[in-house]
Amino acid sequence: MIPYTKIEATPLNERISTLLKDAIIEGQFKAGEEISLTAIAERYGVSRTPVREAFQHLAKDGFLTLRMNKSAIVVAIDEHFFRNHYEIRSVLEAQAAYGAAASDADKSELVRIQELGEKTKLPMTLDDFRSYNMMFHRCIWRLCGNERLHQLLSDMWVSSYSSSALPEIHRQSRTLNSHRRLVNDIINHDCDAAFEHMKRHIIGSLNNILKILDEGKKEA
Amino acid sequence: MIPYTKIEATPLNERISTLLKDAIIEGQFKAGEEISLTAIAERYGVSRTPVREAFQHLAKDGFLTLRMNKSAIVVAIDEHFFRNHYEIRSVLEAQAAYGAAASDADKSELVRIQELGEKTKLPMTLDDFRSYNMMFHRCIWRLCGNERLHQLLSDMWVSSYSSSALPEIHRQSRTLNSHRRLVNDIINHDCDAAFEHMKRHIIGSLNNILKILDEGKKEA
DNA sequence: CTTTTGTTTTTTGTATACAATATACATTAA
DNA sequence: TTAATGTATATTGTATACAAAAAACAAAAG
Repeated sequence: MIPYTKIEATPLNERISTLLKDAIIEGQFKAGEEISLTAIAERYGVSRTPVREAFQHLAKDGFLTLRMNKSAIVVAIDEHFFRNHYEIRSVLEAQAAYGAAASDADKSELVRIQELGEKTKLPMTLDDFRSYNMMFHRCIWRLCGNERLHQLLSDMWVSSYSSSALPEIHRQSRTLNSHRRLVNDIINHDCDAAFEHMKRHIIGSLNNILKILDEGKKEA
Repeated sequence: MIPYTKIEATPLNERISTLLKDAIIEGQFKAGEEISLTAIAERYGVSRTPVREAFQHLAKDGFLTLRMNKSAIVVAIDEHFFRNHYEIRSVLEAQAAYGAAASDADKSELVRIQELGEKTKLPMTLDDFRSYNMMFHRCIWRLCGNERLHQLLSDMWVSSYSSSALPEIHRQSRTLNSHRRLVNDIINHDCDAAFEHMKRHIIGSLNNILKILDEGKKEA
């Protein structure tokens, strides 16, 4: 049998979702700006149907507000947004870490990912760091044994912002330390420690983002 | 000016969502059963478009699994489902309670709702209990100040199962006690207590459901 | 009989058409 | 002028039409 790689055509609604979500996070829309189905459909050269579906996904993920018979409103990606977003993410990630620590599944991949991060010379490139960070968290989501929790955290992940805010070297090493401690908690089945450490870790990310947001404000 | 009540036509996708969600929770579909867009559309006498939207909502809420170019699969509403569902709900509700306790908003409505529950003679009718219970939790969601958290918890609420499992009088009084304690925590700004108490409260609900599921299994 | 290949049927993904609601503008009355 | 009403226009909600993929089935080759 000849090996093959599955050619998967991602459905249009997903592709539009991703594009729009990134655009919103990157601030390509003004806060509170109204966007219409038809406008977006024309912009991306597709029909309104998949765009409408994408709108509903984005609304469920908290990036748009839908109004009956009216155009959608783009949520403001500001301090308030990040506070709410990370408040939720902190407890969900914490619970995932708890579940991973409680699980008897094979945890060698988590160790492997961490080793990969440890042996990379600092400062990593932005792409490398993003990739490592994402792999680390995703591995914990898998290990937690709660597929729904995995799905929720996946939907909450905002690739563009989450780590573009981590340029400095000591921040990267702080993350590595934090992750190292989590690996220990999870391997030693210390659920409560994993929960607390992960919660603090995520709140740390929030504080970092808030700091950067604040600096951005002072410049302007 | 003559007072009026807004006539709001709920969009079809929402109505279909609710109907299907209830049907799934009530076990009207077999676990793992395949359901097709066209079948459901015909069954409810609507076109495929709103049904398709409803499917995507239900998939995001964890009640269906969608496969590209194939029919959807109904998730099994079993012990595994409830464990995962309540694991998530417990931390989210706990965080909401935390936020409500931290908030400086007016909390008189929560007190009012609790008084309403306290003064009703036990055992309440199922409808009364459901209504009180829902009002109580919803009020905390509002008070927590995190609209996104509010939305997530709303989507997770499964009206049919959550309280149909509460027929006995001492269970109702246990819930009332639990709620009374939460009201105190929240009014006294005791965030950590509110978090822990709410977490335990929700896990209590889970255990109750698991017990009932177990009894049902023995009968069969 | 089993496996493979080709054809038909069904079902989904996307585009378009139509109906209902909301917005913008113009017209009229005060 | 200002407020109110009517009409035109645009946008959304829903239904239908068409294209592509999957499933079911039949026929042919081994």
